[in-house]
Amino acid sequence: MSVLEEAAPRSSKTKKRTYKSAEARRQQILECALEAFSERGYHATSIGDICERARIGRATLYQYFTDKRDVLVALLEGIYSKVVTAVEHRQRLTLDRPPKGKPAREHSIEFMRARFVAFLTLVFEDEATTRLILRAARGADGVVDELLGRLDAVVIESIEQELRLAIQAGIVRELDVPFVARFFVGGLEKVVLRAIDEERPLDIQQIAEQAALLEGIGILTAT
Amino acid sequence: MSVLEEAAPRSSKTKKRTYKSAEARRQQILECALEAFSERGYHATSIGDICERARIGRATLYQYFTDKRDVLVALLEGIYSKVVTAVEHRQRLTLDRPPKGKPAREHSIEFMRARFVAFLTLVFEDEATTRLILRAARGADGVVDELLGRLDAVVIESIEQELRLAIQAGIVRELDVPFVARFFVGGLEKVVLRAIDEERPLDIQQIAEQAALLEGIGILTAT
Amino acid sequence: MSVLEEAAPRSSKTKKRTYKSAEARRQQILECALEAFSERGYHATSIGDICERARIGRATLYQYFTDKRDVLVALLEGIYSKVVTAVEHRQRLTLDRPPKGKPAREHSIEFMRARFVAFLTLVFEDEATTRLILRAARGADGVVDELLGRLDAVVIESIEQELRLAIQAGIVRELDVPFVARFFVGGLEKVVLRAIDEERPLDIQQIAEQAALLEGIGILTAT
Amino acid sequence: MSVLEEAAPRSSKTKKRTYKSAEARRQQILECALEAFSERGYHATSIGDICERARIGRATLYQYFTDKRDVLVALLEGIYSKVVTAVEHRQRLTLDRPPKGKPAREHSIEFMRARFVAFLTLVFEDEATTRLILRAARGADGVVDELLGRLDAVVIESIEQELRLAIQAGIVRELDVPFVARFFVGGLEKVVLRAIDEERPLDIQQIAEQAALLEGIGILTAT
DNA sequence: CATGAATGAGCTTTCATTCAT
DNA sequence: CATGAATGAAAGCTCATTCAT
Repeated sequence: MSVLEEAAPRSSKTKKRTYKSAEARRQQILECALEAFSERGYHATSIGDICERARIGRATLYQYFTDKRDVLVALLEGIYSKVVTAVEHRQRLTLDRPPKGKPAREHSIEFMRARFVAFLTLVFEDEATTRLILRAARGADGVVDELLGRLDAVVIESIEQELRLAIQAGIVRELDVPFVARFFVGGLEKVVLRAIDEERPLDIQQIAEQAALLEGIGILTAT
Repeated sequence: MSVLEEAAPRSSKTKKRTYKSAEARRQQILECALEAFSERGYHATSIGDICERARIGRATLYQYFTDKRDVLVALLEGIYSKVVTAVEHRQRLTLDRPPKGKPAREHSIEFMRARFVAFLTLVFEDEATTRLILRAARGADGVVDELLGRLDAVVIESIEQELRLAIQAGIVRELDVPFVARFFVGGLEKVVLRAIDEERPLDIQQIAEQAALLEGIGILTAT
Repeated sequence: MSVLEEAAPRSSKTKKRTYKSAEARRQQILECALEAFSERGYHATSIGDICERARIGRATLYQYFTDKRDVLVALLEGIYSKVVTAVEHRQRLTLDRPPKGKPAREHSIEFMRARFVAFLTLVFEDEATTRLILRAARGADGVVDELLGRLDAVVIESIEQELRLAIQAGIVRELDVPFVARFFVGGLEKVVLRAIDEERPLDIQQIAEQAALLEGIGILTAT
Repeated sequence: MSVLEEAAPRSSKTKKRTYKSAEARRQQILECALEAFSERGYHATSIGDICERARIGRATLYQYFTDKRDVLVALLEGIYSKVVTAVEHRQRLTLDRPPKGKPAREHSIEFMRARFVAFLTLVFEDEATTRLILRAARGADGVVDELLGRLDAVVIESIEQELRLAIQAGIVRELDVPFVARFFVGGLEKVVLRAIDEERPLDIQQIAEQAALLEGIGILTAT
């Protein structure tokens, strides 16, 4: 906030209206709301907080959104559709033959790692969004929870699909696909949350690598 | 609530005081608060909601708690200390030799299963508590989040310890212990949440069994 | 209040918003608060009382003042600065030579009278303000008491100054200036309070005259 | 408070009931109330404050007083009747002839001084009582204000009487007795208040001396 | 005589939201 | 397009006071 204030030093009572096209304004509000929600949580964020960041009057927000919740819903819908699009357009799952000399197992794990990277990149693209999904929006509202549920579902289903293909390909053993997919997502979320909570940058590569190994071969020593 | 009201149909405005010892009342309030929070979430629950359930005046609650937050904190502290106690007193980790005829691997997985059961039983004993920890209390407040963080830490550390022992015992391979422990917890939570959200009873046995297999040997087909 | 309501008879629940500029509204609230405080005392006055008088919603008041106390403080600060200004700009103390034929003593008393009139006019301009300062605001709050103390100090210091000048001019004898100034203010306040308490109009002229005589020559018979 | 707590170090949960005769208990409560009211003011003092000081449960107070206000009223009635008694029994006003060699004027002033001492001693006996009368009880309540008014009246009337006698005796000139009496009281109160507010001990002798001189001969230089 | 426990009544305060410009 | 001003509705909270023991 101090940064913002420095950026726009207002002489005592400067109230400069700014004008933007409807679409631009809407977008700007969403950005500010994302920031605010992710920093302080949905409940702790007031309409005023958002409007201050956007440098608009509180009433202005209501020309674009019916509701405080509506802002959050719009935000989540944006994320949702981005994820859906990404899932639909993602690379076909293709597992090439392992190059000679490299054991199949290692090759598979390398493949898993790549998939995990894809997943993490998709869902946890930027920190604010991650925070919003994993923390800020929780418990906001029934409708919101439902949306989060749908987002979860899309992501999990996408993993399920990959798992099924991999089973068909004989790379992955027979298993309870929904269970495993969900477990993966939960595990990754928890690991990601640690970084978030400790305000460390996400090291997607490292996480993916460790997760691939863990989920690829398990924790038991080879007999 | 409707049930309770039917159970005690009172003509219009009967207000009979009930008396309890301080400790009993405090406990009762905590129980009602747990119910309320877990059903509707922390924010959506008002002091009035809790007091209605407890059939007490709102002021009464304030004789036992300074704050709405204080109620939640008390609740979580109760859970926390219960978990800490349980962790400290839990069975020593002892892995007997596998009985003849049974492969070592299977024996280990069976062992893991038992550990998962212990974990799930401990943390997700009753549904209301689970809901509270995983959903209702999230984003309530800085202090609360910190408490939840500590709870998380205790649980994860306990798993880390078991992992380390198992590695020493040669049962589990060398791995990034904190990562794996956290991943486990996240995965289990997510799976548990599904049951919670769909309002199904938790089948701890089944979850533990699947998790043990998954995390024991991974998903890849044996080469 | 009844007058106002009769003046604007509205069928049951007419709630028309009225709009004012921020400054005007603020001022209006202060006026209503002054009325209310002075009539019923600070503690007995609720935010609701003030808002009813101002015909505004309770929340509106909070857009202009952070607090009930803040309203009182604003009121007192207004009075304070008015008094300070008045004290600074007041007539130079000039005592002309006594006209021939008129004894010096009488002339001095006449002068004192004029000063008392000035003082009383300044501080007890309107009844509501007087009530506020002398009764309503007492014991409201530490901050408020401090403000009242400052107000007192300004007034007393102003009298002290005049006394010192008069001593230099040889009109007033050597005396304990702070004591006398304070005694004057106390005496006048007490006398003014009687009028206030009995809800009689203040007769400033008469009070000033009597005070001038009393404090000019004392009560003892001339030897 | 810290002093009290040290005086009665209670081992964790010692709740020792103390028993007293009704009269003793009543008296004790009044003492504690006086302390509390005078320190923090009537409104800022809660029933709990008083009971804590008296080391009794809150409900106990209600066996002796119907009301919070009732406590204050009892307190003031005590003071009132003490003052009335004192006024009635006070020394007859006797002004001896001035000893030879001492001018009459000086003798009169010395007499006035003595009267002021009597007055100050009577009314401002102990600090707590003074505080209560001059500060703490103000604005508490209509009934209370009335009582304070009566107290005021008694005191002022007593002074009026003395003034009248002195006028008859030819010591004091003809003047508006009620005005002067009230002015005296006001002046003295204000001067006493300074000491109170600055938490300095009252120097009754000095105040009386200065007041006697001031009100005896006035401020003007002798012609 | 004493009090722990319970509470009604009422107040301040906060926000999301609306209205009129 | 933008917003200052206004507000309802509801929450949290406090305190003097009362009941049952």
